[in-house]
Amino acid sequence: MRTFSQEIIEIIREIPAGKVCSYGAIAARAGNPRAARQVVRVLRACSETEGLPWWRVVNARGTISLKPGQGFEEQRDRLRAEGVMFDAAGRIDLAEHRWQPDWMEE
DNA sequence: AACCTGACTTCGG
DNA sequence: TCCGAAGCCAGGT
Repeated sequence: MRTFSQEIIEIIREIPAGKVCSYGAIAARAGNPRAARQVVRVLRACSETEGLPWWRVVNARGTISLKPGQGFEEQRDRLRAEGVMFDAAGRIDLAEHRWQPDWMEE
């Protein structure tokens, strides 16, 4: 069977350039809306080896969770390179860049 | 089978 | 809107 983590990996692979998705939304699509932290584990464990577009994953507020000097700059630059804009507070306009906003409709 | 880990999320003040 | 505390979870040890 496919593990929850494997589902997460596949979902992240589907995020198109210029779009972003939150940890929670990915977890929700993988089957458990409360397993956002598991998405973090997956990224830490295999964003490199699996060649995932890890920079397209941000937190629910539309900001980068990585800390300066710890990957923040790289993620910001990679997103900018795909046309994602940040406001003065460092927030991404989710209304425009969130991937498949219809997922979470209830 | 507990215990630990986190790049999270939600809620209350 | 911002901040801290408290939830929450799957996989590795």
